[in-house]
This record gives sequence, structure tokens and C-alpha cells, in this order.
Amino acid sequence: MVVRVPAGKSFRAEIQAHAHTGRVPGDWILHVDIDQFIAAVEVARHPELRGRPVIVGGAGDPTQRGVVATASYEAREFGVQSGLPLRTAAKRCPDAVFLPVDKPAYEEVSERVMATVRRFPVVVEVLGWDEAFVGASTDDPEALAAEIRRAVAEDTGMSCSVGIGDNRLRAKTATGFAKPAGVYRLTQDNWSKVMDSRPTEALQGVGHRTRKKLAELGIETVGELAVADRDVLAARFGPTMGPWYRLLARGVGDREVSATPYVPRSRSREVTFQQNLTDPARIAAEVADLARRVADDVVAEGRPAARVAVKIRFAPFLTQTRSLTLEAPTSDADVLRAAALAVLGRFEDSRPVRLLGVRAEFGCFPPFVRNTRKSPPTAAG
DNA sequence: TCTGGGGTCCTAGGACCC
DNA sequence: TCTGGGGTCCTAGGACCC
Repeated sequence: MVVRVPAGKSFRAEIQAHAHTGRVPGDWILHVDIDQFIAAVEVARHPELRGRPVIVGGAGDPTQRGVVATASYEAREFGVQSGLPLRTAAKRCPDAVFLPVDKPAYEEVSERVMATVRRFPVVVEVLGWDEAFVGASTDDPEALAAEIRRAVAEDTGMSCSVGIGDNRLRAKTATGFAKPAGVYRLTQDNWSKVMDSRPTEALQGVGHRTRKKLAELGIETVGELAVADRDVLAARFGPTMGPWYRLLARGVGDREVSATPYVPRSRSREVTFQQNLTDPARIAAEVADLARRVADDVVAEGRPAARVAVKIRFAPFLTQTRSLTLEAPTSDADVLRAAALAVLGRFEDSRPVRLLGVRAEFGCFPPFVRNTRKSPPTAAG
């Protein structure tokens, strides 16, 4: 296998020169995703749990409010998946082992995995605890994927799957077909054959709300979306999102992979209470506390916040947000707390409160800072 | 099914200004 | 006086992702 080192820290495939194929021969994007990451970390440090249904989420107590963060494949057999309420998970899989979320443990393993991937002559863009895009120049992407899988397993004990694509969307979509513990390649050549008959929700960026709206237009499958009327889509979803969905269905996506450190747009803290709150003084105290924690995060970020928002989820599940732009950006905890309390005062509802949240948004960004983490629908049509 | 926590981006209406 | 059009900022909400 030959892997050529891409120049610089950013891997940018030049589409212009190869408009017909959409990619440069030898340039590939890999999407590396750790299998059932959180559950895998827990099993690694509790080997006696291997082979048992393991469900990690919330405080690890299925009688409390909370949802599943990750379920092991054994638990998934019972219909337990991420996002499912813990109570429901316990009903579906009463024999499961429930564990609390242990962020520091996952961060530690994640960093070791990413360090292993970075040892290859590639550009690595980390997307979260358990996934990364890899930009590489190689004539044998399957061999590179196999070597990455082997190295990660050897160094960390984690199993991962690798999607290979000619852009980010196809690489990431391919990972779904690679799981578990496999490799899959998705390019312009096989995209239609693989995707056209699938429901629109199979596309990254189309959730169940958008699937329903598309279905109302008579569009059920990826193939139908790919040839849907651009004007109809624009009228229903707006001038940006409408045409973008059509491009998604055709497998069009960004090809840039950047190792530039991610620059956050905002920092937030929120908490769901086990019992709904009704006492205004208690609610204010909780908002003040969240604001203090957010202020700590803002200080750690080293950039002032320009905007403060408060989120309230009223019982049973009605969410509202209020926000304000500060007179001047600041990292001052007292100013941020006062702003959060002022925003809190603008809510008029007096229903019981199930969740409170405070968010600080950073202001402008230097022109050279561009997050590629989530590709915005800017691709020209 | 009775729905966490931490993020991102898009849309749309109104304010405000020229 | 009964009423244009464009640009930008602010705000609230929607949708999606891990």
C-alpha cells in the first residue's frame, strides 16, 4: 500500500480539474467510526459484561428521567437504541446492565483512538468522541482502512468501522453499511444502486420530520428526491435547504478534510430535573447556577460571549427560548448571570418547569476560522 | 415511547435605516 | 401621506446530529 502525505494540514481534493468524475484519482475520504463506542469502553473495563446487554445513559438508573446514550449490540436485539427513554429500555430489556455516563473515561479512550489514527500519513478531522474523517492519498483505500482498523484495535482494544467515499457524505453514509467491524466503499459509481430505493431518512441531514414533509410531496425514496422538482423543493423548504436536499440525494458533498482545531460557536449547560420545578426562587437560583457554569466555560474558551439565551422546557414537554444580545461581548460571570436572569424574567408561562438551560454565544470569528465539522448546504448546484 | 445534554445551521418576521 | 425597496440586525423556533 502506498499512502502519499497530503501537503499542509488541510486535505482538499480538487474537484475542478476532474469535474466529470468528481474526484482526483487516488484521493479518498475515509470515515472512521468506533463500534458501539460508549458500551465498548464500559465492557473493556468491566470484562465480565462482555456478551451481556449493556445500556449506558443518564445516571444509570432506569427509574429516573434520562435516555440511552449507547446500547451494546446485545441490548439492541431487544429494540433498545440511542435516545430511547431509560424507563422504556428497562421494560424492553429487563435483564440489561444499566450504567451511568462517564464522560472523562470516554474522552480518554477517544483521545487514544484519535492519536492512533493520526500516526498514519493522513489528515484527521475529529467529529466527536467516536468518529473522524480521514483525508488520504492512496491507491488502495481498503488496505488503508484495514490497517487503521487493526492499529486502533491493537492500541486501544476498540473495534471500528470505516466508510470509504469520494466525498464526506458518501464516506459517512458508507460507514452505516460497514458496521459492525467492517469496511464499505460508496462513490459516484455505486451511490444510485445502493441508495435510490432507500427511504429519504437514510440521508444524513434528513430526519423524520423532513421525511414526513417530503412524503407529503409524494417523495418517499432517495431516488425520487434526486429527480424531484427543484422549485417545488425550494417552495417547501426554502431556497437553501430545498435544492440542498436534492443534492444530498445525489450524493453530492464537501470534499475538504481539515485538521484545524474546531472553534465552538456557543457553550451551553442544561439540566432536566427529576421533579418539575414550580418555585420561582428555586428556578432563578438554578438559572444563576447554570450561568455560572457557562461563564466558566466562556472564560476557558478565552473569547467573550456576545449573546445569552435561556431555555425552559415546561411540563409536559413544551420548549421555549428567550435571548438577548449583550451591550458588549464579555466573559464577566456577574454580567452573564445578570443577563441570564433578565432573560428569565421575560418568560410569561408559569407552568411547572422540567428543564432549564443557559447558552452563551460567541460573537464574530476571524475570517480564517471556518468550521467544516458540519457541512452547511453551500455546495453550488 | 413520555422523551438527556451539547452542539450546529436555516428560516422568517419585525425593527430600523436610507 | 395610505405608502417603495433594499440591507442588516435581532429574536424565536425548527430541524438535525452525536
